[in-house]
Amino acid sequence: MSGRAVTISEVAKHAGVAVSTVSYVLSGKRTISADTRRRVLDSINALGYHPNAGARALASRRSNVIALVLPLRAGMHVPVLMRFASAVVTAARRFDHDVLLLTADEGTAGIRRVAASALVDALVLMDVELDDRRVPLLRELAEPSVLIGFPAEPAGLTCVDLDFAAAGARCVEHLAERGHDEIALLGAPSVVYERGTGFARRTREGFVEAVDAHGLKGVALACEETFDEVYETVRDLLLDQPGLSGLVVHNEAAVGHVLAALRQLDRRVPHDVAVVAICPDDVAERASPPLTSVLIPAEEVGREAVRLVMDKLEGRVVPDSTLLTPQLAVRAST
Amino acid sequence: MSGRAVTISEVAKHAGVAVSTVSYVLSGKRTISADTRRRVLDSINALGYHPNAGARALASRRSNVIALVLPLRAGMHVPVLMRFASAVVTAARRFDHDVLLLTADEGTAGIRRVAASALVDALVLMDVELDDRRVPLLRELAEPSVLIGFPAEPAGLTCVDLDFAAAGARCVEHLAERGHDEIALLGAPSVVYERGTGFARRTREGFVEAVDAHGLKGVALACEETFDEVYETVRDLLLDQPGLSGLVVHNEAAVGHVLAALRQLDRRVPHDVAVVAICPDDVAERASPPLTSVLIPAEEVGREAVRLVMDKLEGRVVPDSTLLTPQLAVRAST
DNA sequence: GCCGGTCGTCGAAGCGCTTCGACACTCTCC
DNA sequence: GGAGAGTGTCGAAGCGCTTCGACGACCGGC
Repeated sequence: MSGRAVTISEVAKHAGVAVSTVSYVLSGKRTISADTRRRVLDSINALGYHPNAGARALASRRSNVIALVLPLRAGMHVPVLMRFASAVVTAARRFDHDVLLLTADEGTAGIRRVAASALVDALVLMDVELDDRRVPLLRELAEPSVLIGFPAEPAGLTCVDLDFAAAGARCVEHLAERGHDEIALLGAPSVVYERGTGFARRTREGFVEAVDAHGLKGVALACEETFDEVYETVRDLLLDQPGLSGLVVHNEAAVGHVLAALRQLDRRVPHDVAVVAICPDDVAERASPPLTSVLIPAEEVGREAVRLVMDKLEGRVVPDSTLLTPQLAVRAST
Repeated sequence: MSGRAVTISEVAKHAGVAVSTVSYVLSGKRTISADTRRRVLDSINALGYHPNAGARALASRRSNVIALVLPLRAGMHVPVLMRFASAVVTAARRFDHDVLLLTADEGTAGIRRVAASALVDALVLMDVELDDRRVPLLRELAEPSVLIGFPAEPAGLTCVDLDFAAAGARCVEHLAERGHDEIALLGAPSVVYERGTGFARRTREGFVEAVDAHGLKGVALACEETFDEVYETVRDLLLDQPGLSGLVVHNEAAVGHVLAALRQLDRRVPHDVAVVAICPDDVAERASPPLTSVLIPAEEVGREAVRLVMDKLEGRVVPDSTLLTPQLAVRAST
């Protein structure tokens, strides 16, 4: 590991073959006899050879690195982000790629830079807004990209996300099945709606449509994330609608506060008020009582995004839009 | 952006100079006349030139990328991690470096791979354990590295972290100044202590020593992260020690539950029980009441880690150990 | 027994950049 | 006015890899 690194020509010499033969053993792009392959592989192990990434990128015009562009803004719940990121890294490794981390701080300049310098072969962007400044840039880039989330105008892009409208609707159905006919949605902080983040709006739309379809009484509210604000929201909601018996919470940071507020207001879950959350499984399981929830399949979304971007790199045609079907896990809160 | 990228020789031709001159304009490693520099810079802008990262890495033996190795394990509070990560990216960009994200999934193999392939110039590792498998590897690597956190045997490594022992002590002092003489520490989940994660233990040591030094009565407990477990812990604590009037909480995920539990147990904060937290500022501010806290200076730690690793890359000598002094912010909870 | 067709391997030409030595100038100073 | 010391620029040699065309060796088919 110390000193100068082993190069392909040292491996070639050690194995008694040409440099190109070693390269072909590694890439598999030409047939190599079993015997030669063995010798080369043995030499590689013996010398501890690792191909130089820069040289490889230069010669092959492929860096085997993809960019992951993360937002880091108010109102985003960070643990979910992290799980996406982790899933993307793991999935990328499975395709023999590494992940370069970009934050939105640098704005579009960062994306342009890593693409133009051939530092990355492709991009995965998270937390896309309805009107996202980065979208026009992606359209003009030669490098393929995949968005996690949907902008307002997704034509010509490749987007993947949980089907939040279906998730909102699924929660309503579940509450309807349980006989609740007066329900409410506590959603993201109002700033998130104002910014036009797609998933928050789509959940709300799914909720509202399903409420109508089932002939329920339902209201959708924004929900801030401090205990005091949550408490007030819940208290006012119960005052306004004494008959309310079902709650859909789509706000990870607030879900604990909602339960605490209900406790303080002497409402038992699920006896007085049933609660369904849209949140990662671990949050739902850790709550007390454990929450019936539509899980946010971070791993699956991340994996799918990487799969799509790899397909595009290989020149395969991929669908513009990939919506993952929500799964409801029933627990003690309904 | 589409089609073949602009190369340095096209820039050179456009500006009417040699390729090497363009390179020297960009790197500043030789003096270039103001006039030539201008012409070259103009050509670069006119053509939209971005140096090819692979070629640059190959020729200069520097990739201008650092690896950020993140753990993704139970008991780590993820938002803090994310803030570290974000700080590292931002700081790295300031040194004209990018950040490659590695998760601990791949274990030491990933570290070895990116180092040996010259994909990265240096490494920053987060959440180091007392007995960390990655540490021996780092010692034999030619690439410089910086750890965020301290292993049991930090000799010969470069480590940076908040001075958690001082943080624990600072909380005790603050409570002592306020006249509390019977206090407790609610720390990390027990699994974290068992794993031997340094920061949790060091906080506890600082707490215990300061308690002794001030002649207080104090107990240090592990603290799980579900509401029910927290509630039981707090309830039992108050039963055992009716005179207890001060609490130090070093567990971000549990801090909200602790406050909720105290509310349910009819203890007013700070009137009956004063609470000091060790957590990021935003968590402390969002709590109700807002918490007096020692903030976890994620940004500062990340920035410092990058500064150290850049110093090492430049061949400068850096201190083995960098401990950041804790800052206490007094808020409504004490 | 000769021809065409794989199969397995080699050598060499880049990929786009950095860096080293060389060289032509222009100053400065005695 | 010439030696010595900078300046500013150039050309060329790599950096370590991939990939293309070439070319023996070997195969089966007529």
